[in-house]
Amino acid sequence: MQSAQASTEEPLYSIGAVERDTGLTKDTLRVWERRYGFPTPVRDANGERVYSREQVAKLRTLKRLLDRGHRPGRIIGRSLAELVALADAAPAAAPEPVLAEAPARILALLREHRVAELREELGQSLMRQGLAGFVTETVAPLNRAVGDAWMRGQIEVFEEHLYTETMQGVLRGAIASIPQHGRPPRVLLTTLPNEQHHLGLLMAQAMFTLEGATAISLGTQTPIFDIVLAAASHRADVVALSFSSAYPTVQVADGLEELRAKLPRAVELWAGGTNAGLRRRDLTGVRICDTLEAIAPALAEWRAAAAAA
Amino acid sequence: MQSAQASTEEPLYSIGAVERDTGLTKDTLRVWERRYGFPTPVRDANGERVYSREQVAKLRTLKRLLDRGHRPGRIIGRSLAELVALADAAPAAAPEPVLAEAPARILALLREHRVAELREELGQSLMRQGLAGFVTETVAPLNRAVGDAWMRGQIEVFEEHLYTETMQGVLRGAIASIPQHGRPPRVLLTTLPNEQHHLGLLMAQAMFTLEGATAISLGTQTPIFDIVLAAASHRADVVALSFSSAYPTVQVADGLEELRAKLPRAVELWAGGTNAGLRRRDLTGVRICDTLEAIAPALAEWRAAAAAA
DNA sequence: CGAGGCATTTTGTCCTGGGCAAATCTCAAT
DNA sequence: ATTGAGATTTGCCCAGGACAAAATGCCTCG
Repeated sequence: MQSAQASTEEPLYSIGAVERDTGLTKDTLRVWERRYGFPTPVRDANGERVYSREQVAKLRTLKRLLDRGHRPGRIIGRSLAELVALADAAPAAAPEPVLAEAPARILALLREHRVAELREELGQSLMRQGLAGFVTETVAPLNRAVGDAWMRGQIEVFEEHLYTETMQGVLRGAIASIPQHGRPPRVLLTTLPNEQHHLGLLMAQAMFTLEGATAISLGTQTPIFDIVLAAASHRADVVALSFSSAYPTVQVADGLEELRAKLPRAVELWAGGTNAGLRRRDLTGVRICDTLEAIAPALAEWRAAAAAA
Repeated sequence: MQSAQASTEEPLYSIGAVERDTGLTKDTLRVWERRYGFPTPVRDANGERVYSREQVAKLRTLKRLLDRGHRPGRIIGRSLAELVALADAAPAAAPEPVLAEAPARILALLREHRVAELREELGQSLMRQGLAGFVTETVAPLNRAVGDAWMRGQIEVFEEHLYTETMQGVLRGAIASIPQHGRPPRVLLTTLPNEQHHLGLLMAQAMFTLEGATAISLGTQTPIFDIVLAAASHRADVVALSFSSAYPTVQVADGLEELRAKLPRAVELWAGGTNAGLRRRDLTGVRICDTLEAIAPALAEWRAAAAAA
């Protein structure tokens, strides 16, 4: 049943479809309409919102800009063309970062969708540098570079997904190939809820495992209550959390404090990652590992203390 | 500031958390409360719903029964024990009363937190059965078993995390060891936003790769628009999506329809997973792979068609 | 007794318009 | 420069009503 002028056949979207498509919740879509006068969906016979293709496109672009730190009130009035221009513009005065040779080559492969070569190149870097060198000198700069490129709009979402997925495969493969001795300390690795970034966790796991510690990873997003349970069940000596820069800065300290309070005294709490919140408040009872290189000395310290006791 | 009896401190869930955990939308949760008197969340200082662990467990079980065709009004009044009995009773064609020997042993290891042995046992099953057999006869039943145990509250969240993480390592290792020939079809694998389950995707990737296809995984949660972009960039012949039972049933058909409309005709769209929504509406232009075993014949068909053209 | 068509119930999604806390911004003061 | 208080922005949640699609029950007719 097409209407008489269905020839133009504009695809129309219900509010649920727009939610799926843009990642903006129904609540947000309604509240924007009320507050900012955009979007302006027409209504169907039943009074329900019907969004046009253009508006969905603009909403999608808006969502991307929000993810990069823009605020809706500031940009929602602009035209789609302006928004696209904004997305392309480099944010503020961030100079094009200079990359070492290998990371630059790898980034180029990612941009050109050469999956097999990308994986190959990563594998070669790994063999050349060893896992520790690979993690600190290739993976960490690459993560930065991919993140930067994403902020600049130079990289599509799916390219970033592909990067994460590929790197995850390489890192996991490397970690699995390290012989496990079951030596102390027993380190429980995870992230708090809403922290989805998996690569930081894997890098840390690699460093811990390389140093001969017994690393047990729960993956991302473990509720605090369950971290405490897990630490007890696995008789963990150390609980290590990773915080990416995408994680809300304020929640870092709160989460660590709460976890610290609920963990037994004897269990140490270590935190690391690129999040700025790790360097703010002084967190008593939490060891901050600013860089991946800080993991080895921290482990050495722990072992010295354990030997003394 | 802990309350006097903070030691018991049950974890509490907001309505948004319950939505994520159970796959029941906020609207549904509120309307059930209004109509059936269940769930009965307490309210926090701000008047917002706070759900207990037990109620979330019951809601999860209810969701599972709904997926099997039960209706909420008929079963919502029963106790969790009754619901579990109902879930166990006659799941039609698949009684599966006794877990095969290996999966049972593996589940026991998980419950006892013997990580090293768990990984070892999984590795041995893999070697014994080969990857295809491992995926269909060990991983798939194990996923079920873990899901069931979780639904009944027999397994902690962190145990489920550990299972997922460990299995992910094993599967990725196995996939990486398959030689890649770059043969067609080129298959792009991912899930839609809000679908976080990674194991289904990895199992599918294993099957595709085993059959000699070129599988490119974007990991989970790729927006529809970006799937379309990725399919073009990677010149995909097939886009394959995975839907776990936690994904809102109704959105399955909608999401697939929308993606189908935006993908070029020449690109096939395949979908699989445990979600009940895959068996509901007739989805034109989408190939449903009910089981992992269905992937091989589907590939064979595609190749036959490609050869004919 | 079975099949098909129609009425009724069930169920999930969408609606409006309001409220609140957390995040962010602004700007003065140290 | 940094900090801190106040103002603003923003997303999520609430209540309770309405409606359409799906499922079920009922009734008639062959």
